[in-house]
Amino acid sequence: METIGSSDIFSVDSVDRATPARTGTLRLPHGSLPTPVFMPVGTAGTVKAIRHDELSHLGFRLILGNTYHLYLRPGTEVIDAFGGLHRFSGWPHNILTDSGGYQVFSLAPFRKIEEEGVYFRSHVDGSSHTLTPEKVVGIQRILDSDIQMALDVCTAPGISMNDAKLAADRTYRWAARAKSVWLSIDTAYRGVLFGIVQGNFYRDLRRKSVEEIVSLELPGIAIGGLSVGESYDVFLEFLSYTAALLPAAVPRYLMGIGSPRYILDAVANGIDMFDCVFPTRIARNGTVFTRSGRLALKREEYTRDTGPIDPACGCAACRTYSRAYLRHLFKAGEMLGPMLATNHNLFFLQNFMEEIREAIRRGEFAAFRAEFLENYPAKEG
RNA sequence: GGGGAGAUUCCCGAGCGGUCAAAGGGGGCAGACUGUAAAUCUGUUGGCUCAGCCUUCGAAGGUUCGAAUCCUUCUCUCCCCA
Repeated sequence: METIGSSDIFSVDSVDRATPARTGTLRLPHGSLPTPVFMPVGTAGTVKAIRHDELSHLGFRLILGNTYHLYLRPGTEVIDAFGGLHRFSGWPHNILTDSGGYQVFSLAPFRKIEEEGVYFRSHVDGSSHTLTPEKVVGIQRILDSDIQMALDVCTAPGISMNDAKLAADRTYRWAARAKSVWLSIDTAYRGVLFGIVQGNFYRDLRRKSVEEIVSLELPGIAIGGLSVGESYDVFLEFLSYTAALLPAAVPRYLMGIGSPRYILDAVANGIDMFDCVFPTRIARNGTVFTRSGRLALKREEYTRDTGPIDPACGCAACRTYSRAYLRHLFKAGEMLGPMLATNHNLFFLQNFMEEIREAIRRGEFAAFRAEFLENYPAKEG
């Protein structure tokens, strides 16, 4: 059973009866918002295929940006000239910026990791750069991030325990360095720093990483290095194991998940925040969420389908457009297709999150989850 | 009327005697995608009783052990001159 707790930026408002699931409030420089929350990813300062005002209209109050990508393009000088990413991009609500740790991982062929930091070649123009934990905090301060992530070392499943330990240990040292720079930032800046737990798929390392990151007493803690290619069972095992070790008072952020089943698992393990490119990416590629599973709009069977994606959905796409028309847009390569599908998937998730919060407040999250999964295909995340 | 170029698997387009059911695009179909190098990527795309066989490269004949590839005639396109 969970306990109610609070920190400067976060308070737990209610806890589920049968699971560690909880609702809370995140109080950030650009406004408060309820948790559990799904955060759409806007790597380059834009959630692809949707306008900021639409995102806001859908109810999103916290989106992601990416330090690595924005540092390379347009460059921190440009964003600094605007006084931060909010003004540069026209997004008035909160922004969480990922540190670039994931890019160090996903753009592996272009980099070298050492104790000082990461040396890498730009994937844009091949130029050489260095990212250190300190520098990344400085960049995120210029971006005016409401939540900063410490630079970490993300690892893939299958590496040795020794390699995993080196990565987790370094992640801790880097977080400590990030913290000391963050603490020295000018007082005009009110953004907070989150640390990231690593440890790959070794329980002892996960436990040690949690202990170390927790000892830094940062405003929030993220679980990193999950959903990086491991099986669902392994994901679930390490999610449960790691989440149970986290303190109750701080917001818990599971990085990189965003499909219905994974979200339910995260929430059931007491996670408060998560982000993912999945909903927006599959939307651009023609796949949308429904209560009964994913629907691939490009499929031949929808050629003459006069119905909406989901008759029960109230999103802009479902209110006006047929599956046949959406299919046509995708087959014709029209940009309205990705736009409408993105709108639908984000509407779906926002609605899903509200239902989840409501179920937790009633103390009936477990039943809600079971009911939802009853109609959801077993093979789908 | 004279001269020239060409007709290839759904489309465009390689091939120019065997290793060709035929490169590469496109289109079609299917799949993948989970802290975004992604409006991307992968597979597949003649038929079958499928490690083999059958049909296929404008049509019909012919040369050859063997032809989409060479020869003859025909049909049709396109370009130039009149």
